[in-house]
Amino acid sequence: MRSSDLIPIGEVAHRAGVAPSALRFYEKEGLVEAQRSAGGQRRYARSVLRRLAFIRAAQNVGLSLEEVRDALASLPDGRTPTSADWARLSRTWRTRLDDQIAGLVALRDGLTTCIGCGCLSLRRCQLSNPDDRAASSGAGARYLPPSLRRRERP
Amino acid sequence: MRSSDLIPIGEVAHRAGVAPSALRFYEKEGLVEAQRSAGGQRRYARSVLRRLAFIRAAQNVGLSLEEVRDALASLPDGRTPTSADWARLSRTWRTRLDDQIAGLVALRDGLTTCIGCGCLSLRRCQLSNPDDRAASSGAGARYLPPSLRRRERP
DNA sequence: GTGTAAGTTGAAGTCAACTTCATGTCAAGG
DNA sequence: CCTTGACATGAAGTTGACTTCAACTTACAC
Repeated sequence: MRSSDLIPIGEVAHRAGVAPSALRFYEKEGLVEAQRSAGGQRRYARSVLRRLAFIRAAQNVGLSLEEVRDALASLPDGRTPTSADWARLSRTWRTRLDDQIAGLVALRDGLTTCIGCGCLSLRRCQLSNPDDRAASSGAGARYLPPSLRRRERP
Repeated sequence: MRSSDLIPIGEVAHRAGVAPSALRFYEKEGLVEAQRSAGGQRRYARSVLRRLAFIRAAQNVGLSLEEVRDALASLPDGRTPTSADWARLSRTWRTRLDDQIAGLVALRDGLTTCIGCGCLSLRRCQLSNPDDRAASSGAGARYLPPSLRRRERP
């Protein structure tokens, strides 16, 4: 092989579609590893590309990096997922996606109802239902996610 | 009426399902207003409850507070929405929800495919598609939202 | 009149996932 | 050998939506 099989950070970044700074960050967070060149520069094995794709996929499903780390750690011997591992994780993610979709659909349908009835009071409005998050938890930004908000009053 | 019609922050917070600190924050951000008692404490008109419900609804649809502010400002004379205004905004939100749902469904279906083919390379995996966000934009937290991630390569 | 719950303010902290910056080192072509 | 571009590091900044804190002040029931 022409190129020695160990890829410098810039190329990995480019091929994986992430910034080099993100790669350093992931390393610090224990999500990926890298060897070093004689001079101390990062050199990645090709397998890191797959791992990065995995990370991205998980993020697309709405997982946090912490959850991704757990998922990766849950793999038998800490390697990149095998076909079976992938299938198992996929099943989990599918459930998650199903839930998220169901939540949004409920919201949308509630919206339709609202349009129909012109309900402005929103007291029992599907879109608004209060009394749940008063003591939600913690600070930080918060759009939909964890997991698409909108608790059903459990 | 027994209670003077002007509600203190604690009660508004409780009834709206948000923390008092959030109400102060919203005020600072120009999302809600309050009168003051002789001693300088906030006293809210009942209509603020509706406004807060509106804000919560918008957030559930995935709008940022800035967008909410714009939406509220876009109302004819800066009041709480009338039935017609509500309908108009609802239409916008519905579109947004439709998009979000479509995105998640695409993701889920891609997942199913992956389970079937056991595609570990993820090169063309629906869940992973790289080469889009390399130069995404800015810092800050980032789960799914704006608007459920996962650009389709426009 | 007094105790206490509830309210006030401005500044600073939090969380996630990175990015940006300053300062300095490495690698490779010419 | 030298220049240029990629890389390294640690600290600090960014974004959004709030929360927490310290130090007081009000409101109201008894």
